[in-house]
Order: sequence, then structure tokens, then C-alpha cells
Amino acid sequence: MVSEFELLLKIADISKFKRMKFTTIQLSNLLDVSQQTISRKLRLLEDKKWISRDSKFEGIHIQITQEGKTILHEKFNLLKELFTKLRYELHGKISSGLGEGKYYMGLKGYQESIQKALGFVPYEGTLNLKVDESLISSFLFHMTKIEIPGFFDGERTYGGINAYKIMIENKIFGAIIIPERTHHRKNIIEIISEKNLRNELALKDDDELVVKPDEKN
Amino acid sequence: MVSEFELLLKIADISKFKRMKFTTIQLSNLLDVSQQTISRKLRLLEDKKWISRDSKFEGIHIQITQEGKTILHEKFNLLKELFTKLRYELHGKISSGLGEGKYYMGLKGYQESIQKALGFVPYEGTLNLKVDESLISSFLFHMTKIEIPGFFDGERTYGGINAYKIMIENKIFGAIIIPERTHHRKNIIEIISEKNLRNELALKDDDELVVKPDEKN
DNA sequence: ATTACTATTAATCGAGTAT
DNA sequence: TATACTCGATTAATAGTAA
Repeated sequence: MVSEFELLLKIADISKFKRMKFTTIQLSNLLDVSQQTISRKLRLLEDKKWISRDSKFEGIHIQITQEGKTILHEKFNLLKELFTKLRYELHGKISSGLGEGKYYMGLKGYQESIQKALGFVPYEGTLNLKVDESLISSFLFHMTKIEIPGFFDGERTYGGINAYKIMIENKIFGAIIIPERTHHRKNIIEIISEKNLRNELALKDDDELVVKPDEKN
Repeated sequence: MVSEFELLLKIADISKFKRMKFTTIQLSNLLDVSQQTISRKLRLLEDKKWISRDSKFEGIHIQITQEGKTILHEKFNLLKELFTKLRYELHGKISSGLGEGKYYMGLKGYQESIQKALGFVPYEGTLNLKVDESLISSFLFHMTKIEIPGFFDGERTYGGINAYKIMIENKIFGAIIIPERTHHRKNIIEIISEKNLRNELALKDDDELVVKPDEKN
């Protein structure tokens, strides 16, 4: 069985949308169906106006119409969306931080507001993940941003943080945190969790890590 | 009739490759076939190992397998190849200009700087090509911009021109020229060549024309 | 060589319905 | 409610050929 879409795609692949001579036998071999089926299906594609067809004794001159091209382009857009736009996983490599995460997560002010917003008291430290910069925005785009307010401790003010709930390695719940006014390199994200992720997952620098959105928790 | 590929694509589109609950009726409405057909096709997809399927009383939990994802990705690669390679050709229709090209290409100043930059003295006239506006930028993006300086003829200044080397109809070398400060409609590009293209290629208005980048010349 | 018609076989669909 | 089985009707595939 060969669907009309697959036949159209095969023709497009070979002809690159240019007018081109085919034989029904040639296409039947490529798609593993009978010559008769190709003959019939080509007439169906013509009926649908996906191709223009000029049947000769020596073969059939075929050109994909604008309409046929649109059909293919629609599927392309769908697949493009699936495979490039919507990144429901973020892959990265463990990287060493400068100890800043440890300092900030140790502050009562952040601990309390994270507990309130995310439901856990963060381990005093962050896991730094080096990722492809271009992937971060599309990954975060589809997620719910949780705003963790800043605070004043009597001496200085600490800025707000945006958090995104994630599941780390399909095991441990946590969050990506992005300070509102970040001074970080953009290809590094910081991850927090209730637990010490380096220990729990036995991670060392340059290890691969996968995180996924987790809106349930 | 709904092909297995289309069903898989629909599931991917909705679930984004996550495990998700579907009902056969829901999918039958979306794809305009019977509930029974969806039920059967889902079992076929499972047989092919494109999905994993957990049939319950309240619905079917479906997840696309790695194999299913690969099937979709193969089609995606094919389509990507088709629709991105196309950028390396620009199709358009011959259109009548206002004679401005003829005037400018007749000027010694431009003739000399074009000779220097592109290696030929342009025929006194331009060929106007009407193209899909959205295609121009991606076509030009991959090409080398050649800057043709403006000049002062003692009376007025003539602005600079950006040029892109092309091969016209696989036969004649030429260039797309875009004035730095253009007043042209954006869906029309101007083409120059050493020869009179209308005569050489026996062109009349609304004839189709194909140009390709030509960085060699 | 082709394409494509005809007749036959095979696959698919979906209404009814059991679970 | 669901899913999915049975089975008659419909549709698609192909072997054999005509053109």
C-alpha cells in the first residue's frame, strides 16, 4: 500500500518540482507496488490537481502543481514545528559554576520564596548546565514562567528570579532558574532542586544531562 | 482513507512525542474516518512498533516510539532538503520596466564601475523579474554581495548598487542589481548582463525565468 | 517500449454489537 | 462510557492484455 502523499513526496524528491519524465514501472519499483497501481494513483493525483500529467507512449511527463507543493509544504511545516521549534527536552553538559549559586541559595530570603513558589527548599547550590544557546529560548517558550520575588535584607536588595519547573533525568524534580538581571553567560542555565544533584545523580563535569518540562509538580 | 503516516503525524502533532491519552473517537473525528478504523490502525501502528499503546477502558495511552520518531524524521529530512535547496534557485516572471534601467545602465559612471566589479559592460537596459517577495531575501542571503560604488557626474550624485552574480537560465552570466536606496517594488528584481537578455533568450512578458547563483564568474 | 483497461483477488472500511 | 470483534459492502491492488 502506498499513500498518495508518499507518491507525491517521491515524485518531488526525484524531480525537485521540475517537469520530468517518469515511467510507471520505475515508480512501481521505487515504491514497491505494481505498475498498474502507479498508473491509477497518478491519475488520482491528477484528479486532485496535485500533479499535472502528460501521458505519452514513452512515459509520463509529470510536474508537481502549486497545489501539490502546498500539500508537501504543509507537512513540512508541521514536522519542522515538531522537530525544531518545540523542544520538549533540553540536553546539556555539566559545567562548574563560580559558587555564586551556593551563596544565593543559602539566603533565607530566596529559600522562603522558592519554598512558597515551587514547593521545596532548594539545596544550597546550583547545577550549571552548558547548552546550545539557540535551544534555550524555544525550550522555555512553552513553559510556565514562575516569578520568584526578590527581597531586601536590611543591607541590600536581591533581584527577582524566573523559575521553570523541570524533571531532571526523568527522576528528580527541580527548576531552571534565571535571575531577572542576569550576568551569566547565556549558554549556561542553572538548575535547582531539593537535593544535591551532583551527588544524587553522581555527576561530574562534562557529563550529559537531560531535563524536561514538568508542569505537574 | 487515512495512511499510517498521517495518523502517526497527527499523534505526534498533538502529543509532541509525550505519552498521552487519546480516544479512538477523538482521532476518528480529527482524521474523518470511523472509530473502528482508528482502533484498527492504532493496532497496526503498534505492530510496526511506531507507537506504544496501552488500551484502557477510558481511552488509549499512546506514546510514539523512537522508531516512530525516526520515521517522521526521515520524511522531515526529505522535505527539508526539498524546500531549503530551492533557495538556490529563484523563479520569476518577466515584467516590463519603466525604462529607468536603460537610462542608468547607459551612464558611463555605472558602466565603468560594473565593468570593474563584475567583469562586463552591461547591456543598456535591465530585465525585470517578478518574484515571490518572501523568496528574495533567502535567495540573496547565501550569496556574495558585490558593492558597486556610486559617482558624481558634475551635476548630480548617483547612488551605490549592490550586485549578486547569477547564471540566467543556465546559459548567460549576469547579475541581480539592487540600488542601495531603491524606490522599486520589492517583488521585482532587476537583472543585468553583457547581452540583451530579451533577445538572447527570446523572452516576452510573463515568461518564466530561472536564475541561479554564480560565484565562479 | 510504454500506458491503462478489464476481471479477479485482496485489503480496507464501517455498521452493529460484545465486552 | 470506552475498545475492538464480526461480517457484509466497498475499495484498492494486480495479473493479464489491448492499444
